[in-house]
Amino acid sequence: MSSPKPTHNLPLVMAALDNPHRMRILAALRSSSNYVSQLARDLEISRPLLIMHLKKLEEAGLVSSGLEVSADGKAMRVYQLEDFDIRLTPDEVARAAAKLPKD
Amino acid sequence: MSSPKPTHNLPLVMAALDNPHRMRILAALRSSSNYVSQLARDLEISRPLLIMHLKKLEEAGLVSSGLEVSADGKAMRVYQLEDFDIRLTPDEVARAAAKLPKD
DNA sequence: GTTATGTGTAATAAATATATTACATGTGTA
DNA sequence: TACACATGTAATATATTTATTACACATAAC
Repeated sequence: MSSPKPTHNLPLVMAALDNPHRMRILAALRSSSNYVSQLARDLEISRPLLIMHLKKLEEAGLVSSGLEVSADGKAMRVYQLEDFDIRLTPDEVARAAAKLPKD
Repeated sequence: MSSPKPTHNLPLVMAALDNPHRMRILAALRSSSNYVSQLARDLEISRPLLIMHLKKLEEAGLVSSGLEVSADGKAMRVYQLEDFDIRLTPDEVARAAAKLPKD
């Protein structure tokens, strides 16, 4: 079966990718879907900051998350990469622009 | 001959597209390459603001510009759309992330 | 009980991006 | 000369985004 092609919201995707931390987060999530505290250590950024960035990535549909319970009983929020494939062309941008709020 | 595929700088492109005005500017430039003052009237934004946005689009390689002399002798800066086609995938993002300055 | 781990959020500070206003120049025409 | 229309920039104000700090709560292990 083909991967479902969720119709991405271009403005949200652009906003999400317009940041070096968030690009690195996506890169890190390719190999391992990790829980937040571990990711924060790997990327060497604070957990509240990481959470803020993950939220934007999730709102854009580029990652998803869920709660898991670890072996020792702790609730952990685990993020995983969505396998997106988005094409940027003048027409695609124009299509998105047409959907923008009038003013 | 095939269209030259300029290797776009992903961070610059993302920054450029992360703005509703700039998306509308690209949409407008599809049909007509216009000069700045005309574009400003069409899009109903101030000329200095438009210039700022066009600068970002040009730095990202999404538009280009040149000076032309109109029939009545005025110098006009005319912008035209670059025919970009950029693919956004986790791997492409990771590739760009790897090139980011260390810190 | 204290320590170490995880979760989550709120308040604030700092840095960037966006937008406006004002002014400068030059050309052609009435 | 004054007007209309083009270019360009600098200074400033406003808004948004990013980042930090300080909390709160829960579970397991010592």
